[in-house]
Amino acid sequence: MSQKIYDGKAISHLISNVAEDELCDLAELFKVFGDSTRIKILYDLINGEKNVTEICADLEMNQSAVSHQLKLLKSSKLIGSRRAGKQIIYFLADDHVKTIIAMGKEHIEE
Amino acid sequence: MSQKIYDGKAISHLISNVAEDELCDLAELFKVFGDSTRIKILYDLINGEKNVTEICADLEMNQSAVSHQLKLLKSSKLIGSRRAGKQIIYFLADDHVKTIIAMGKEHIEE
DNA sequence: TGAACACATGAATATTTTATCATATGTTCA
DNA sequence: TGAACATATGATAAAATATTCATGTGTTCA
Repeated sequence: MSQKIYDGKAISHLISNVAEDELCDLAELFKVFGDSTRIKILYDLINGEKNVTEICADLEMNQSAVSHQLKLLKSSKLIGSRRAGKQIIYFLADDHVKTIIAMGKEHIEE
Repeated sequence: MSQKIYDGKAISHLISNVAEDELCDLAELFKVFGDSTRIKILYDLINGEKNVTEICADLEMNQSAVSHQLKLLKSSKLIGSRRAGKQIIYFLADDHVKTIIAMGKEHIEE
């Protein structure tokens, strides 16, 4: 909103409104990764696409809970899906997911 | 727990218990980035260390809320602190924070 | 067509998380 | 020492989120 005078130069406020929106989007993105069910799903899909039943089996979780999280992951554009007969096949939307997870693992293992 | 036989090879369950713990740790890490207040603090500190009052001013948030989040960030080892007289100065613990944020930004801007 | 299967979804509940309020702790300096 | 300042913290209230349950929708196949 206002500006600060610092070292003789007018600099915009560190977190201007535009940056603030960007940071909120970032938080939204990380929030998606910040749930163990969702990250397990993402990790599960690294090995290739799977249908809902397979994912439920891998996570040992009930179908409804998994479907709800799949929906959230899809609306976040992290996964995509296609129908194959009775089944819906889910897959990672792009390589960013792998990169971000790898990044996090690296941090943890430091 | 059990193993699956796939393509003639015994492979451990995709999400074995050990991997499961690792994934939960990962979720914990991302959860920290997944809050707008915390990510604003982290972003604020990219420009250099700051005391609590400065951070509060930058975020336009009350001191108690900020302190609570600082505590969480510190317990997650993402920031460190030192005392300087009456003030406590906070700073990013390492470069991973910058990298992870950059990573996320890249994904968003795709 | 209708039964069986695979998945989605709305509502309710349970759980977790965040901000606020009041107050406590630690430091400086007159 | 004690007042003023900077920060931390416990408790509580408020908000957001996840899971469960019941049920709905879409597809296959006999």
